Amino acid sequence: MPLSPKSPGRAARRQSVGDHKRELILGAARRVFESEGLDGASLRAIAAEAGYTPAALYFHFDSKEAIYAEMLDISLGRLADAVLAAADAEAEPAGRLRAAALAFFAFYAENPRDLDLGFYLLRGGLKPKGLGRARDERLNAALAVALAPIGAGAEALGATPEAARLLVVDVFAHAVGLLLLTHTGRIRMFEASAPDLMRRYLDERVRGLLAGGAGLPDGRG
Amino acid sequence: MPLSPKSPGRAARRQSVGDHKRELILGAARRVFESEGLDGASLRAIAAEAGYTPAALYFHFDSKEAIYAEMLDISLGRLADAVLAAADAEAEPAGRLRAAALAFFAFYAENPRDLDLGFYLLRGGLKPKGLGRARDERLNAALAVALAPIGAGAEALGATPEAARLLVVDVFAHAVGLLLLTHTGRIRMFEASAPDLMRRYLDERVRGLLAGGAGLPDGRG
Amino acid sequence: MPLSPKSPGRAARRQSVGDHKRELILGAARRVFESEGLDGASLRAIAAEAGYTPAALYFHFDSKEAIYAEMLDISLGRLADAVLAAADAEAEPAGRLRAAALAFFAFYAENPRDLDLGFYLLRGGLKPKGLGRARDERLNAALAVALAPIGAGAEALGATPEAARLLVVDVFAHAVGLLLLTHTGRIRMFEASAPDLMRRYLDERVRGLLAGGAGLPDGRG
Amino acid sequence: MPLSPKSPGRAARRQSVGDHKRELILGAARRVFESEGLDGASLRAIAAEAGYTPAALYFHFDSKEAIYAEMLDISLGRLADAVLAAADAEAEPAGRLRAAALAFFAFYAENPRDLDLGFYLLRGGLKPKGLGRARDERLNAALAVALAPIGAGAEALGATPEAARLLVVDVFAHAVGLLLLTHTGRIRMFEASAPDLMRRYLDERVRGLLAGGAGLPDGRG
DNA sequence: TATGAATGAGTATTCATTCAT
DNA sequence: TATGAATGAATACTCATTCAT
Repeated sequence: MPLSPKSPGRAARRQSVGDHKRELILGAARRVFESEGLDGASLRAIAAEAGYTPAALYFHFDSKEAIYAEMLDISLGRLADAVLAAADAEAEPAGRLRAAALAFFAFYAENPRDLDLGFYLLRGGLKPKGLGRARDERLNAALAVALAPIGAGAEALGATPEAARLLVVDVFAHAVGLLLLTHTGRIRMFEASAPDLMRRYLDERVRGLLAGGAGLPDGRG
Repeated sequence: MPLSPKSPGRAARRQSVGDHKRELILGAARRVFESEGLDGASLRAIAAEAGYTPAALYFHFDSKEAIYAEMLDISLGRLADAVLAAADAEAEPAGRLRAAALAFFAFYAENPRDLDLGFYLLRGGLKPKGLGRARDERLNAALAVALAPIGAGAEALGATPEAARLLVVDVFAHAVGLLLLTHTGRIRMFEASAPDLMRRYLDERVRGLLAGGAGLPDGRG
Repeated sequence: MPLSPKSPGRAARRQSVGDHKRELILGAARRVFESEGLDGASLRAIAAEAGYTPAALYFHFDSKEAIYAEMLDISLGRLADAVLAAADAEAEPAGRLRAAALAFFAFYAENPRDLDLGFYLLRGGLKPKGLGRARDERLNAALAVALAPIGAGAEALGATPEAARLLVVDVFAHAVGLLLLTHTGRIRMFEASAPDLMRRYLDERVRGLLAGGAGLPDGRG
Repeated sequence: MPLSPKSPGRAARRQSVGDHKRELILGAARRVFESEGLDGASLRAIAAEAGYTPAALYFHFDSKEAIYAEMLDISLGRLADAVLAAADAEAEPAGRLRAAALAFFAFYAENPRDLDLGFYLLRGGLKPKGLGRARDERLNAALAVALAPIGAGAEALGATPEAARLLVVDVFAHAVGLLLLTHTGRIRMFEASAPDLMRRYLDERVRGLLAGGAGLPDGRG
């Protein structure tokens, strides 16, 4: 029950309405981006899809790039959710590691536009030198969260922190490489299956870990 | 009677003059692209750098995308040259394999714009559908040439053709992944060195081949 | 019964509160205008500086132009204050005349934005027709006050009312012309000092008055 | 008779066609500017008036400001023509001086938009700090040409070069001031006639010159 | 083969203002 | 009295492409 005509819920309601509109716009942006790609995702197009005037978007976002950046935030959040959920469904460290890495791979395999978005924004896309220190680090942090289960799994299997860190980069890179080969259609020229390759790569690395570090690039030899 | 005004040599000369101009334009395109990136490499800018009017370029190329596509042709040719030269400098199969793969990696590490170009064209960049069947296959063939020494090395070390083929994809993917991590600056967040990682990955794969297939994802187990 | 909830003081208080807010807004407008110029003094910017939402300003002013117009009112008030104070510091008519005119000149030399404001509003700036009869006359009156000491000085020195009136226009015009030459940087091309020129002009006119009207354009000659 | 199918007249004809189009555009710009003022003289409006697409103007001019700047060039050229013609119609130095100054005054009295243009461009109007050194000096030079007959007349009447220079500034400033009072409608509040005042001011200055420097602000008398 | 001229569609962003709440 | 949200019109400028000459 409201305490006064101007109840404390008013500001909150307004806030949530505002958030909702932001989400509507981001949803529209995502749809446009999904179907037209980054080049087609102009501010006009996004506004039109959202049922707004271009000018209206500026009430909710500072610029087109700000919309992109927020889309990337969300994308990385989803990625992290998917990875963590997959890892948590497994009990054993090896299983967790594999599940996390495969979830990472699957996320981008199923959402190729998110891959585009990431590459666009993480590179020259944004005007003022990348995205500004702050945002860059936010994104790094989000990425680190999504990759954490892989490193944790490796350590649980006996890898040193440094070895685990390098394994994460390796897995990250291998996944990204395979995703891009898929994304650009080049994988076809090798008649290979990217998911299969990803699985095999992981199996090998996990086997290496279980064998006491053998299989790690800088293993005992 | 000897060479008439419209001698058979005339067409040839004309042809070669035309080729020369194409090369001038492509050189200009490369320079612009190198210094301004894909966004800055507008037709106007390329024409200006080449000392032409924008309209003039249309006598030599069908469209801006056609210029890009031809740049990619050339880029892949250079890549192949670099890879083959590196492989030929080694005598042993294992050395040839490593040298070829590292040359591939180095080529793109040193020419990041070529990486951009490849990704742009191999994906959404081109309007109708990719680049057209013919061109797509030309590019695949050029890529195949550049990667061939890697597969050949693997087979020389005893891998079956299929195993060799998969190794090529793996190495390709790993290299591409590491290159992108570098290109987007993400490698920094792991405090890792992409060239080192590439070398380690290759060492491991070569060791696997030498050990009789162990180390290959689908190895003896 | 004493002051009821809706006491007579309430309206007054409200009025004065409203006036205070107007002043806050006008102060903000002045600051923005001072540092950003007319182009930068958008309603949004003024509102932001004042700690308001743009929409809120419409409770206090009819339009952006109304804010400008009121700024001009204030500006002319300050001008009059400066001129009168300078004149009052002198005892002799000639001194008063000179002091007033120089104060006028100095005011705009030191506050060039006020000059901009005046010209903007007094000309095409305002949409309907100038500023509306009423406002136009208010501004004329304010200007007349600021210029009065000059005319009064002239009459005290023996000029007829008509001669005094013409002298005022002349001095006004000369000052304005010199101010604009300064303001646009053109004075530099003559390697001249506007304040010096203003002083000389005044000296000459005063001398003319003292000599019995000689020096006035339509003097006895 | 043309020397060849590609006659030497071709380039010249093209050039003159190009110049003609520029003039058409400048004419359109002038008309728009005349009827809508500087604010209304948008690139779109100019293009529309000229029967062009906005983009087409960029073939002929680098920017909107470049169009403005060229309008000002032309305006100053006309001013100089008018002033020189008026001066040349007189034989005696005093007559030349007066005629030149009155022609200057009349030019702007009759073409108030040219006054706007000058003030706009000579001040903050142009983006890169004024107009760039070069253009600024071109305009100064044009202005100097238009004002030269006044200084020349003064020297012919015996003024030292410095005295002549100062007289030019004075006359310039007085004219500008009176023009602005007229332009902003303020002259009305004094029930005065700007042309009359200009004439009287000149008479007085000329009289001063003839009297051997008396009348000059710093004259010895 | 090359140019000058032109187009039409597109870009992100800013503005003063209005209105329901 | 004030806000958040929204509008519609406007801004200068860029682009790849076409076409008559």
